[in-house]
Order: sequence, then structure tokens, then C-alpha cells
Amino acid sequence: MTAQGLDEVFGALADPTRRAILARLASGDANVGELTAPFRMSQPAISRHLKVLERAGLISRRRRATARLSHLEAEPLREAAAWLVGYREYWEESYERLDALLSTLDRREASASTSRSRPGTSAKPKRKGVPDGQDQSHR
Amino acid sequence: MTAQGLDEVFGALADPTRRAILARLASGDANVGELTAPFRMSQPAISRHLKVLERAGLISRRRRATARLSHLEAEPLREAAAWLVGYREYWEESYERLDALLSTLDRREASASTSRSRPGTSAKPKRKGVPDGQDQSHR
DNA sequence: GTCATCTATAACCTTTCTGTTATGTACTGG
DNA sequence: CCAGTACATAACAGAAAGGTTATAGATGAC
Repeated sequence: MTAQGLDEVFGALADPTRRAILARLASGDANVGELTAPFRMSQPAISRHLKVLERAGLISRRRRATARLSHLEAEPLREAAAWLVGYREYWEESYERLDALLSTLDRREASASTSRSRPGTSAKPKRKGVPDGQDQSHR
Repeated sequence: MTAQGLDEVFGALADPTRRAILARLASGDANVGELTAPFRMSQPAISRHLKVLERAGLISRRRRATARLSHLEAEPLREAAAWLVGYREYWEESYERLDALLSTLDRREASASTSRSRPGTSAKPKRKGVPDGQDQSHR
């Protein structure tokens, strides 16, 4: 992922309204009106938030009649997560808590089916490389 | 993690200079002068970036003689990652790639010692809950 | 105490962000 | 085709971000 891509994704995620929009889209595609309703904010304001999210690649859009449906595109979230993973070694025991969280989710969705353990994930890593982040871009 | 906390963490990560500073700190604590050197930017500018990182909890600082050392505090990164995990279900096969990445790191750091496998992590999750993000804060 | 060093703050400027209201545009249904 | 619905864009305003230079403050050495 490019430095600018990270700028846009993290920048998009830095706003609570936009995170709420993503959360709403997680439960299904929605048009602008539906996305505007929960907020005390004008429709144009939401349209611009949507544009920010679209530029970051976090949503895609298509027409349906006169409406435009927004669709969650989580790939950039994955890339952001992958970037964070570069610092996983510094989470140390914190990482284990995250891993425990993952396991919890796993178990919950595995329901009564085969239980799946995640062994070997509790070892403490030593210092390794981290993305150098020497992008040096300027405004 | 609070909504404002996420605002600050993601906001801090949205700047390439700040990400580069974090990357530098991953290789050890550093004073302001050392952090300024790699950039074509004044020392006060870096001091302000450091303040943003500090407010987000991403660094802590202590004095050593006349210098002030910055220290990476990765806990907020972990929390940001945990937030992203709320969308893991949408990564689907993408998630498996992230998991593969984790496995790769595991293996690399495990070196010639005991090889550790991560079974059961390739199952595709179904829809679940996602942080609702209805924070509704305003500026 | 005084000097030297390292960092923070003040004051300022420009650009970007985020919201507003008003208006334009695109698509559909009858 | 024309009226209505749904959304986008324009124009504007205020606040925040991010940089600069100049200067103040804190700390250790002597």
C-alpha cells in the first residue's frame, strides 16, 4: 500500500461520522438518504463524507434507479490492519489479547461445530523489521 | 476505546511524517534532534508532530539531561487494530492473506526453533456484529 | 550563577476540512 | 415529455492543520 493510500485510509477513519457510515454499511448497502437520516447533518455533508470514503477505496457505489447505493469495500481496512501488523512485536502481551479477541470471534462463529484452537500464537516475538515509513511526502 | 481516542489515533496515523517518526522509534527511543534530522522540516514542526503523537498516546516522553526522549507506545496501535478486527468478517479471503502474513512473521521469528503451525485460521467467517460507531460527535 | 544545549511556545501564514444553503443534474414513472 | 425524486455541485464561512521564523524555557556543565 502506498503512503498516500495510508494517508487517505487513516484520514477517512479519523472521522466519527465516516466510521459510523462504515458501520451502517456493514449491515448492508444503503443510499444517501438512508445514510443521512441518522445524523443531524445536511445531505450534502454526507455526500462529501461519502466522497472521502470513496477516494480512500473504502466504499464503492452503483446506481439503482435514481438512487446511488454505497457498498462497503473492506480491502483498505485489511491493508491498514496489515500496516499495523508491522508493529505487532511492540504489542507484546497486548498482541495476545488481540489474538484472544480473534479466537473469541472464531469460537462464536464456529458455534457448536468443530472447535478450533489457535495454538502457538502466544509466543513473544523479538525485535524485527518495521515498515520504515520514510515516505517524506509533503503537502 | 473511545470514539475520540480513535479520532486521535487514526488522525495521527494519517500523516506520513508521523508514521515515519513511529517507524524510527520502533528501532529505539530518540530525542527531538534525532527525529528532526531525517526530514526537511524545522524542529518546531517535529515538536508539534510529537505532541500529536503524544496526545494520541502513541508515544511517551521522558527527560535525559537537556534532551527529551520519545518512546513508542504501541498500545493505541493495538486498539486501532482491534477496531479494524470488527470488520474482519468483510475481509473474507483477504483475512486469510493477513493471517498468512501473521504466520509468515511467526515462522520467521521462530527461526530454527520449534516450528509452530496456526491451524484452523482459514475458515471463512459469516456475518456478525460490527462496532456501531454511532458516536455522533460534532466539531 | 552563567553559559551552552536542547526543546517548547508564540505569532503568523496558507491550505485543507467540514459544515451550511442554494441550485444544478440524472434518472424514472406515468 | 415532463414532473418528481434523489443526489451532486457551487459558493461561502469558520475552524483546524501544518508549516515557517523568532524567542522563551529547562537542564547540565563548569
